[in-house]
Amino acid sequence: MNKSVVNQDVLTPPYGRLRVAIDAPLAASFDYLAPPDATPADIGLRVVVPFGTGRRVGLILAVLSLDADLDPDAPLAAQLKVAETILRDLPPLPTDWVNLCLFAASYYQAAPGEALLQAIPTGLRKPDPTKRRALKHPETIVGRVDARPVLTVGQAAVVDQLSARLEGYSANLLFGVTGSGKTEVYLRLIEVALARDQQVLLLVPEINLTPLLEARVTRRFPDVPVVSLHSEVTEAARARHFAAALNGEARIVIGTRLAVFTPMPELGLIIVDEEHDPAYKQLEGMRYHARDLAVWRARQRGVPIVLGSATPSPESWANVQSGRYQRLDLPERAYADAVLPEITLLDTRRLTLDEGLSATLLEELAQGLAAGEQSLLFINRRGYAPVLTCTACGWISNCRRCAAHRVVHRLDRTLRCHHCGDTSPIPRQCPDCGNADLRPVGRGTQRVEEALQTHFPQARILRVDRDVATTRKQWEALEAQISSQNVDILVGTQMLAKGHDFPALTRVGVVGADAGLFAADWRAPERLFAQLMQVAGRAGRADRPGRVIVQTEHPEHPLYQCLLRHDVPGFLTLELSERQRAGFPPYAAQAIVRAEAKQLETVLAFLQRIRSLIPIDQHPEVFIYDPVPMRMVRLAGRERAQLLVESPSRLALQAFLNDWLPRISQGKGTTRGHAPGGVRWGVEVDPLEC
DNA sequence: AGCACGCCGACT
DNA sequence: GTCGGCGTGCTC
Repeated sequence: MNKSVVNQDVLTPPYGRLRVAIDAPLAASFDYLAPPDATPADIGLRVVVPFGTGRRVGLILAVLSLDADLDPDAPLAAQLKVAETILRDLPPLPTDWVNLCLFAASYYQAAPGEALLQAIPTGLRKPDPTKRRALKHPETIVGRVDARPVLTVGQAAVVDQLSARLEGYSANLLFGVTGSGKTEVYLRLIEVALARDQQVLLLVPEINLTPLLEARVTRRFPDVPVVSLHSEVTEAARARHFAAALNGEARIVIGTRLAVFTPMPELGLIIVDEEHDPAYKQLEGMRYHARDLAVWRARQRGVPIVLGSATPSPESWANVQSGRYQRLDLPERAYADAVLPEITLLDTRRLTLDEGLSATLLEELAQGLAAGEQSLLFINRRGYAPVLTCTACGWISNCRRCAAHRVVHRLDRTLRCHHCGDTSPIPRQCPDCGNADLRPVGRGTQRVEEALQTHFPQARILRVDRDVATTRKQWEALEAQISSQNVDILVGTQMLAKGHDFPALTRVGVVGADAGLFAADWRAPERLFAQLMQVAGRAGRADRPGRVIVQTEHPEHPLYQCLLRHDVPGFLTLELSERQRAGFPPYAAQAIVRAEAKQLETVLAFLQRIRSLIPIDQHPEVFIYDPVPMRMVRLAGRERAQLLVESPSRLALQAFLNDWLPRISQGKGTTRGHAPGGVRWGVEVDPLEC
């Protein structure tokens, strides 16, 4: 029996012992002597406790009588420190919330305390009362009110089906092309849930998308308290919003992946928008997947979940095929007379290109200019050129600290590593041979922007990538500029694929997408397909037909053929059959141990050693691969390698990890840490990259 | 993970 | 002669 499980037994006084979860990658819990005001009703409250040399805010998992504790491993009463203060500014965190965090901890191999406390905003985790956030009411947004639009036939059918399923758990994949009006379906379902006095959790993949959705939700439900939770909400506001969700004041919570951990006692509906988006995967600390946890949470709470996407993840598609999810289609675009954009694959193998641009694409852009319509050129590579080389000796602009090239940035005349950030001025001559003729090879957004400016000197060209839109404010300013139609041609990365609709946009060009077809990462095609579908869907909204030109040297590739026909199911079927053949997820469960140190040999030796820590015949269903260097071996001066573990059974993989990982950390309960030779290591369950 | 203790190099 | 490097050990 896991001793961190919440004990709800009614106990007889005195309640001498508090079992407390602490934010440390250590034991499941720590015991303290209870202050006199403790009662069994305090389970789920925060408590200030002395810990090591300092003080921490922990979470009360159980209130036990001092010596009635039957746990033989429990520390003796004499060894216990006294808990300082039980914090009563918030209601107790509910059992289902605690269980969600504990499930996440066990599934993703984190310490229970780590999972529980990371789910509480830092503003509510300060031991010092003056630094703790005073809780006020969340701010309410007042604005104009949106009327409900008339639903299309498709929307109405889907809303009807889903409305009938709002009682009890159901997992629903809402599959609808860009512009089919998924958001309106969400709003109708929210309306039904609100009418039933239920709270609604709405997850979005990116911060960029929250203000847009928040505005739409508050305009539709002007009297309903809505709060947002994501990393750009200030510490104080996050504490307020968390508290408002917990005490039931907030009825709708909109947020990014971290919001999946919002306590919501009256939760009645979960919506995950753009469910395929890899941004739902947390890549630091406990590496959870918010969509997967949301599904678990919905089942635990017995409430429906709606996963929306125009390009569902193969994982979710497989869940539809196995009957675990119900599929609902929104086939048509919301505007009756709008049609799907016409996609052309332009074979560039025999063409002479000008800075990567074909005459056909340039002509298309010229037509757009003449018609006074907006065009978008998608190139998923920022900077001027991905590499600088010496024409005489072959020197290339490698990063000193990473196994990667440094990228030429024209505007500030620098070479920049996109992985570690290392930046220095572009050398005037070759550092090796002194030759002055250095050549930028390949193209990024800056170079394409420059080329277009030369071609169309009269055009208003705007580049949108992470270099010009670093903050959300900058991005919003750019969006406003685009929407005001002061821009003729947009050049940009995947940033442009999301956010506001650009109504004047009728033409989309795609350049340099082929790289995603044959990448070593087997998930690259699915990401590319989703991006291309999304960016193609930007063309021709409202009543203007859109035109999309994809420049490629592989027009026959199945991915492009599916794109051409807007055949998402076809693509997913292909992708899944390949995964099944190769034994990849979702037909296998994976976990990965990654390690890094100054020397690659040290890392590989460490991985080889931990690989032998467990007799493989004890886990016949689990396969452990050989340690291999990571695709990008060196990052910021450290050499990295990894060990992949795979099993056809999730359960078998979990059992294996529970047996294996404690051996690595010598029973200390840590699933990441330090090893001799300066090795740092950590585990990831269900990695998105391996 | 923090944080303290603990023994070996280049600085006020 | 000290500030500080990070190795290792502990947290109820």
